[in-house]
Amino acid sequence: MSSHDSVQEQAHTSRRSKITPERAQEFYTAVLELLRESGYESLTMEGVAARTRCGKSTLYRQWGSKPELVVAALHSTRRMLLSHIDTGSLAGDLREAAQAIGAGSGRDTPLMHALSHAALQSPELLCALRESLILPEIAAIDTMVQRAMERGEIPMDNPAAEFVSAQLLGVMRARPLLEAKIADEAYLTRFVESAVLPALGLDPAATGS
Amino acid sequence: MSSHDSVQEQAHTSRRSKITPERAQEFYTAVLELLRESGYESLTMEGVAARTRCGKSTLYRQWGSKPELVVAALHSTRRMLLSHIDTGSLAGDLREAAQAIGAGSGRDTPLMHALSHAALQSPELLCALRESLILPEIAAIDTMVQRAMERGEIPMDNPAAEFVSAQLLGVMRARPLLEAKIADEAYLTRFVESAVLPALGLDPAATGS
DNA sequence: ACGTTTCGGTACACTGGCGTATCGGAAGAC
DNA sequence: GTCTTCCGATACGCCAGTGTACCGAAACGT
Repeated sequence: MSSHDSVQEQAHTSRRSKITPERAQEFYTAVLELLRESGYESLTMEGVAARTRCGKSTLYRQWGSKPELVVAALHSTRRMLLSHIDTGSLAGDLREAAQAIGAGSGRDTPLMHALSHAALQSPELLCALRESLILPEIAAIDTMVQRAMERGEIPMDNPAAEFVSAQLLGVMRARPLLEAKIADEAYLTRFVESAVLPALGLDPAATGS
Repeated sequence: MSSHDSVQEQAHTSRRSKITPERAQEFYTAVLELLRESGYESLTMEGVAARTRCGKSTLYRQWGSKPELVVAALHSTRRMLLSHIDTGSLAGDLREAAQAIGAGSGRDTPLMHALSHAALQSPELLCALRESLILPEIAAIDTMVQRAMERGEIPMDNPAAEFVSAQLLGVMRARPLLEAKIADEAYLTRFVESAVLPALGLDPAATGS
């Protein structure tokens, strides 16, 4: 809390911190990289300090502890991969969503894997993970579905509508365990065509482009 | 390997180990309990020793190290929750599968959460996790689908068939992050009815009992 | 130009887990 | 009944990471 202030209000008259926002972002990206590489438990303050060429004292001055640093790093990376998508049809939207998720999956899937267990044991971390990586994308997908309902593409009470976002998030997390491979663009697209759209009652061949 | 022998062949003439199979199972269940509670990284040999009322030396004598102990514990719990299911229709099979998974989810979901990241960094662990918890259930589901194809319930080239197991495993892993709740029986049943069966082209209301 | 502030780097105490060594005592072998 | 073997327990050295303290140097404010 007080540790954040010094990072953010640094253009003030008092000039309390020399860590520019760009420098702070370097720290955050280093933290996220290390998380992806080794996971939350293996992330060390010394590792962050080494990668960013700074002293541990700087990290502890600014963020206080490792959990706070990770939370701050997460808050710095709100994903908005899907919010701009609006092709006019739900099938088109979901196809583009599959592409966008697949394109960014090299970044986000390892992060979620690294943090999912730690997040279930720390409420702050869970909150940060959901707010930064999960909810924005989920909300975007739900918006697509909502639009489709308003257009009459699918009925308002379509029971499968509720599960669209859960399915996409789910296969992202399931595939590495099933086939030891990241869920990439091709796999997600095939999944959307083969399972998600049929479940909604949309014929993949007949809708969209 | 040699450490396993002493546990297993203890009714021989030489009587090399006093650790009976029942006692070994106590160790394994303790390991799995601790994994569910705190995760792989937080699992300590000292914690296992304390919970099983034994000395660390016993653990190191029998299993050598923490990864080997965990792998052995996993191999001791092959799940066969779904292999016996055969109701005659795919819809009925999947409904029973949802119930069975939901009933056991308090046990298996935390375990998968605890191990999924560690497994992606250790091939032995990944192998053990897949062989003990994942592949048996996946294979059972695929068998159900295969039977349905042979019965003519669904076409042989139904594109959604490939994804049934991924869908079920996926929502199990997605729901805790979405709603901070374990995927229980009710949720899984609703998911099967609302998404899995429709994706396969089966009308939930018309099939099964 | 000078004083202040904060950074980067190192050194340090402290904690906790790993893996080893050792030992008394109990249980089975003969 | 003795002897062997293995268990349970404890103590120990080792290493890694945390968080603190301290210092010189560089950057900024005035």
